[in-house]
Amino acid sequence: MGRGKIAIRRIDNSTSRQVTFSKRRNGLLKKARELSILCDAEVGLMVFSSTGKLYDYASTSMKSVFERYNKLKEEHHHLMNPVSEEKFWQTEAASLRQQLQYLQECHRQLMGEELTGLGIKELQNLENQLEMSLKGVRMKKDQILTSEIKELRQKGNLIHQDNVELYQKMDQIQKENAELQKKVYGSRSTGEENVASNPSFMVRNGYDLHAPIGLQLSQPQTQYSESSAKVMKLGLQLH
Amino acid sequence: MGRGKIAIRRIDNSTSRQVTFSKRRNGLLKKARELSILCDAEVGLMVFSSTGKLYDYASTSMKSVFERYNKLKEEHHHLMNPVSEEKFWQTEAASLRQQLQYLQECHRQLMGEELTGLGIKELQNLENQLEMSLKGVRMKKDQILTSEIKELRQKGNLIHQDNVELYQKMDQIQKENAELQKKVYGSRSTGEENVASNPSFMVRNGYDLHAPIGLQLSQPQTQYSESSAKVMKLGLQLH
DNA sequence: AACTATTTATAACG
DNA sequence: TCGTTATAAATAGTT
Repeated sequence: MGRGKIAIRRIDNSTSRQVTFSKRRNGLLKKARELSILCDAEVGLMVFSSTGKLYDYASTSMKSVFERYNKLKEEHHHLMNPVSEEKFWQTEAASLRQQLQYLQECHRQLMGEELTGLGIKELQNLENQLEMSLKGVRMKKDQILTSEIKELRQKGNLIHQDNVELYQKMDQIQKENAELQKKVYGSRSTGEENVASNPSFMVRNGYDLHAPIGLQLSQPQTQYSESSAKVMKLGLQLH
Repeated sequence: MGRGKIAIRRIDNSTSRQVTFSKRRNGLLKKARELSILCDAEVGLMVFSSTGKLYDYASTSMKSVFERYNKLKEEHHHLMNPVSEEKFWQTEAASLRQQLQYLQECHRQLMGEELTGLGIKELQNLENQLEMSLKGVRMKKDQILTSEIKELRQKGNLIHQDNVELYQKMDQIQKENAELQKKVYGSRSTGEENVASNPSFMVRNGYDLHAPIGLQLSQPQTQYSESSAKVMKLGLQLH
């Protein structure tokens, strides 16, 4: 129930998983509350985020809900008895260890290790999976690199354009200076005008203005207002 | 979200309260399930109807959720209890869970999922690893296929040799038959000898004896074990 | 239990 | 996390 429909399976993107968790958690808590009020039911809800944070709701108190639950399930001794507690954690650890072992084996196979014992079919599946993975990784890499290049090219173009404008302005100022100097020619000579009519500067100016700069490749695609803002700032500093 | 809006307060009419309870309970359970799947959260939900009936959902197990809840709340008595054993197992489980989580992330990346958030360098490393793995897997596969082919070729050759010998024997027997037939020529004629001296059989025999059989090819292009198996079966039927 | 007119929840985006 | 909006989903009232 949003802009698009989603399948109910783990959300890959961790950011949107987090966002969705936050929203749906709130929705769930709200609905639990509403149910208990509307239909005077006793409700207990516990949610642990993948980072281990707890969010809970209990219409009465969690303890009360627990006790009622345990009484109904006839196993509340289980939860209080230290011996059973220890056993619980032991089996928990065993189960986790088993999962870990399985995953480790998968992992080794995906790393190209420990392939003995696999049949042709399994090896073929593994190969297909690795090819898929490789494809995905390369696509992602390409995507990042391409967008980076695009951004750089845009920035370069903007900066070059700035430079062209600056050189034009300087050209004009130089011309003005030359005329002013002509007007006061021979009357007197101050250091200030000398700076403006510096010959080496003239040469650099003329050169840069007409030669192409490596950065202004292909099509200019103005898209990022952020980067243009940065370039503008640079331009202002130059002024 | 219905024909009309309702205030969140106890529904007076007992029938519609019951109906609403039924509908909203299902909705709540569904959403709890979805949250746990979408965001891999651990969720526990208990609902008691006003008549005392229990409806519950736990993504893992209610016991596990309980334990986790209690531990986080640090409520329960087991802090002062001399149950260091239990604590040991708890930390063991926590550690294992952490390892599992880390491995799962690695695994997902190796499967080409969950690549968002990785930098270029990390992606490059992943790509290299996947290429290495692929190489290893392919080598292993080639090795298996090659040895299989070798074995098949040997078997094929043996069978062919057998065939050659059989044909030679048959040739000899035919000659003997021919001579015997010559000796009794014109005396009488039974159906049994006719079968052995069948001219078309003679031709087939002579042909097969000297022409090469498909199996003993020079280049090892035999890749389809299935078809080779069929040929082998055919060869055996000839015996 | 089905059917819908509506309200809610929420996915995608900023 | 918060805000917005288009759309999917839930459900209140009704049959």
